[in-house]
Amino acid sequence: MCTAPAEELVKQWESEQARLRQQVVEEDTEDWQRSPDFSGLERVGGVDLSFIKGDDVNACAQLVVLSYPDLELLYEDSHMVTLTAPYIAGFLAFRETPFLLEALQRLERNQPELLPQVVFVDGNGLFHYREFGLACHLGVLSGLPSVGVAKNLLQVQGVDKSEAHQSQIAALQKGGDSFPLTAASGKVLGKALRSSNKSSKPVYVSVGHKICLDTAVRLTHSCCRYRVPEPIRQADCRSREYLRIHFPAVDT
DNA sequence: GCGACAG
DNA sequence: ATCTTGTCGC
Repeated sequence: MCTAPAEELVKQWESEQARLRQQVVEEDTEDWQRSPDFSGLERVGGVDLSFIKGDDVNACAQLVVLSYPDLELLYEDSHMVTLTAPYIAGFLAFRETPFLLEALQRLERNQPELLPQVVFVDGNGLFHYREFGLACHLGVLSGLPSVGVAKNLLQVQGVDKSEAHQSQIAALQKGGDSFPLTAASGKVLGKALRSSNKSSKPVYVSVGHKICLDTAVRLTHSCCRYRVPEPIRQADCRSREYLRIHFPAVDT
């Protein structure tokens, strides 16, 4: 008769995900997405949150906007935030989205001409327990096209780190090679992508919003100087640097 | 008890 | 997410 506190919250979050899931657009909606070289694409965004060691409440929310195709910094925003929601696997968006959305809204208010035409998100999109990960959540709430890029495989909907999966990874010969992540239902939820020639460990790309999977994979590859696509990598580096400068480690 | 668990 | 520098290898 006693329901665990978190249990009620999870039920509420699940229904919120189901509601917003219906608003995801899994197809290309922009002209530049149809172009072979993405002509018309000039600005790509990246978001991330970095935490102070031993503190899971205070974080630096980061937004960067890079030029495309040169991937040079056009805009950067580092902002300290206080998180309220706990991290529960499958519900990352409820912890992080509000602050990432706020960063996009600050940009829209102050320099709308610099708004990115697509946002890369550190985490999954449709490749998710209920096909509504962080990248979908931020995409739907912002209305911007978004792509989810996870550094680790989420074992979900029948996708797992099997021998077959490992051999598919081994078969990725060069940057740009990929293979589908297929759910038990038969639906392709994402793709494992070898993002550069140098890194044999793939990244996991999935649709966030207003882009199709093949376009998302092709775009991700075209934004990779290293394993992690540059917009996310820059957001990660710069938010960590911000914490280093403003919250230096103390010698005890 | 053991493994999984985006960030 | 974070704990952690240098080091072995291509």
